[in-house]
Amino acid sequence: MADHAGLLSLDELAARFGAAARALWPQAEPVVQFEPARRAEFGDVSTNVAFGLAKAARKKPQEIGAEIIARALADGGVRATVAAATPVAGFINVTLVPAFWQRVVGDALREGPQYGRGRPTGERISLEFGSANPTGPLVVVQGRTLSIGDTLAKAMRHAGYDVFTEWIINDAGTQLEALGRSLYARYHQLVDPAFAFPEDGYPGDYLIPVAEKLRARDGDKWLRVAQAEAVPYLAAFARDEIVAEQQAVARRFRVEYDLWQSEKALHDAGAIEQGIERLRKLGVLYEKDGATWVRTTDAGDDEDRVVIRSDGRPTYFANDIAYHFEKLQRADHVIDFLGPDHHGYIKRLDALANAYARPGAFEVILVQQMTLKRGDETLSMSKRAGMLVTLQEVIDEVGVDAARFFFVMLSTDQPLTFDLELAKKQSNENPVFYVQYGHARIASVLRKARESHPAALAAAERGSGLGALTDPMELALARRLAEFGPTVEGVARARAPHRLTKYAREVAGDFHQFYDACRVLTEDEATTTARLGLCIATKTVLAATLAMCGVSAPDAM
RNA sequence: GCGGUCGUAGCUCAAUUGGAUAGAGCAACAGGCUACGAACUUGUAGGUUGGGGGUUCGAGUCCCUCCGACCGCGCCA
Repeated sequence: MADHAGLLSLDELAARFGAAARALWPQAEPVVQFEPARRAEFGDVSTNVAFGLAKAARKKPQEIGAEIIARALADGGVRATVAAATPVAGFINVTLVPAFWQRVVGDALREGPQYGRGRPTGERISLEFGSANPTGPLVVVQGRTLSIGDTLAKAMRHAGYDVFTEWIINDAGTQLEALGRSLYARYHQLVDPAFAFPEDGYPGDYLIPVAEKLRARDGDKWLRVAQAEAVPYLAAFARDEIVAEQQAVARRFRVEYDLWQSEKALHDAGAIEQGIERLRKLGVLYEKDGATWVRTTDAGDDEDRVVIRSDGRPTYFANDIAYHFEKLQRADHVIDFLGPDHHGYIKRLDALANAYARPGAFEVILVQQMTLKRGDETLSMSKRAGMLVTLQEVIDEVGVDAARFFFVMLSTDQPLTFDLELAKKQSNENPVFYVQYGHARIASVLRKARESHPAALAAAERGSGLGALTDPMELALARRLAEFGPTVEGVARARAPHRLTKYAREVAGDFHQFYDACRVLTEDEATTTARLGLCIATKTVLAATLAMCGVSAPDAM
């Protein structure tokens, strides 16, 4: 093990610089944060703290930077950690000693998949995403939300949050009745092809195998039962079949949930009435025109919303009230993924959070619309129209790896046009292969090392000999590995999973450059050991990043 | 009409939430393998960040206004 006596962590270093700044200008209460330098010529890390002090100090940021540096360098720990610190254009640019980056590699080797994990925040987060009506198969559009939600959940867990993922099965509405009538028709059509299909039914082929399964179980029984009587049973049967299929596809897409919540189950348990009663006691309900309203305008909504219709039936919003209160029981903070067509919901949820005296407890992440193309042709995605492109088809056509990487790659507020033609044809152009290739390349080197340099490989796995890492390419790669933790933390805090795919590409890019410039397996045992250590650490970080994205990390391809 | 989201290189997208000369990939052009995987790499070219105004040391980011795209505006779900 290298000797790291006196070497500070980046946080400690920032604290020392902050102390120096506070000693000079205590009334301004400056706080120093280091971020990776934008350009190599700016050193390793930099801080813009001097800009904030310019007014109070009545000096140019440049001079302030110089004074802070001089003061900070009086500290022995700072001197041991910093190779160079210079004020440039108001920024303080810092280059760290090689030992700092060697330690990063050692940390990654020692911690493995746990590398970069944040301390537990103690905050419980509920994350709901992907939820769909149980009236048909998952469609490609849901692939985007599934990918983004699952990746955010994994990143937040790694960053230290206590995350609970859920899916709401929308099985309490009138569409279940239409589903039941649709299955009734499909079932009859098995013996009478002329049997009329309901106009408002779900016309896709996917109900035919469901009908066959029902017939295999119950025989001709439902042929002799009137539709009105049969529909509730058939609807439940179809619901179960379709949800099971949705769960299977989600799992194939590598997305697991902690809870699949049936809305009907909430209904049956009386959650709606309890939810309304609760709001009534909180004083945010009132009666008008025979209906019951929630005062959502208090939270800035355009108008108040009805929860109980004048005929006594609850609205959809009433379901939401019940479910969101339920979620609030198991989480401190509740996040919903919604399409842009539901942005009007934000104010309503704000109103609920305010009523519960938990302002800000509900957060909505809007994922912008996705449109489908096949070449020049824009595809309709209406289930009613019956021409849907399922998520399963996309999995079959482009594969889970390419699809998930592609879906996570875009920021949530960027509308996405998914061209099936392009996705297939371009699969070799999808950056996911670039990243996976990096991982496979490392695996290949390690396989070779096992034969040619077994002693060096064993030493590298123990984290020995990293002191030999001094080449700029080696240090650049190590610096990138050090960004893993902060990147994941940023993904969690900013709800920006797309930064993970960007990071994965940067790690792979830095590795490819290192690999091009530095031969790993050499005659020099010390060099070989150090570089093998760097390779193993890189492989670990790449694998962890890809895992968060739901993408496999192959050892060969 | 009111409200929301968005507009960045030929194309697809970033920009660490107000910081340095706005960065990547693809496409284009010119180079690099008798050593660990060339699905790689080096370089060149490509921009009035939709237009205009404002706020300040500093704006792609914040405010106003116009243009354009998408989406909402039910006692539907």
